[in-house]
Amino acid sequence: MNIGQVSEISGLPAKTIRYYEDIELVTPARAENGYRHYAEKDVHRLKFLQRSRSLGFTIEECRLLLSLYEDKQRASADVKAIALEKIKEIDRKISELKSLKKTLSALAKNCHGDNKPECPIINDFAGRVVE
Amino acid sequence: MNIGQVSEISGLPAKTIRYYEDIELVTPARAENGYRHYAEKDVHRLKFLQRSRSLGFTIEECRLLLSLYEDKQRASADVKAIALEKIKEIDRKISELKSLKKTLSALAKNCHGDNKPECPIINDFAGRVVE
DNA sequence: TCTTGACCTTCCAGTAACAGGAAGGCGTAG
DNA sequence: CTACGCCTTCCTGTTACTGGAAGGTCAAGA
Repeated sequence: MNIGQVSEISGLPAKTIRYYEDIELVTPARAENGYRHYAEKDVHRLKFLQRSRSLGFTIEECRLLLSLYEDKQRASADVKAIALEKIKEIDRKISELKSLKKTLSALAKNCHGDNKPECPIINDFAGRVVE
Repeated sequence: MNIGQVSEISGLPAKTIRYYEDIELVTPARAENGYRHYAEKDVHRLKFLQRSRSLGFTIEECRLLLSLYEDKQRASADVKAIALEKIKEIDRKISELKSLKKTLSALAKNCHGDNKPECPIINDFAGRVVE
């Protein structure tokens, strides 16, 4: 299969697929004319990458997951540990975003939002204490 | 003031302060020896940047906010609109993260996490239907 | 006076994960 | 023969810095 079809099937842009080759994640064979030729196994790897990336794993994490994917002896505990760590990371990000939201919401609530210049949001950014 | 003291006061690394000069956010005067010399106004701008960046605004948003900060005629509505938009953005990110977490948690829950190779997480990534 | 150490300067490279675009080869249908 | 779509490589740009090298400046101490 050529890159166009693989792109369709995997849901990854051709640009991304070429990039994955660059960083040695999926290295297809080459046809005589220089075109990339993807075997079934390559397509599986690309689909795997599409799914794992979409779930928030970094490229390096995906590289590790791919090696576990292809290691028929791996312990499921190893995979689960990575997933749980990622869940923790997601939780941290959510907390941080919630905290930001809380602060911004409080500021926005105090701001009249009219055509006058007085603005508690700007005041806060400027380090002025709200009186 | 030299960059070191300004760094202390603003809570921004010297590297970052130099970078902000590079992108023309805060352009201090220069002493005869070539050292950057920061006036009060510059320090205010840097503090403003520290605070607005820490609340999740991008550099370009901060640039806009700074111009509003220094425009004594601005309408508070303009500032509030930016804050509300940012809150929406944060909400979108939170939703996305929650969705990721949900998917990952479901996969992790189904995974025994033992020393056997069978792993529902890997199976999902590989596109295998769970039976 | 010399040296040491802290502080300052500029410049270059790297980060994450691609996306956009230019210039040009290949393949097939009309 | 040409047009068009698909393919190739290569270079640049994105975001917001961070790390590090090479070297100038300044004040204090021996």
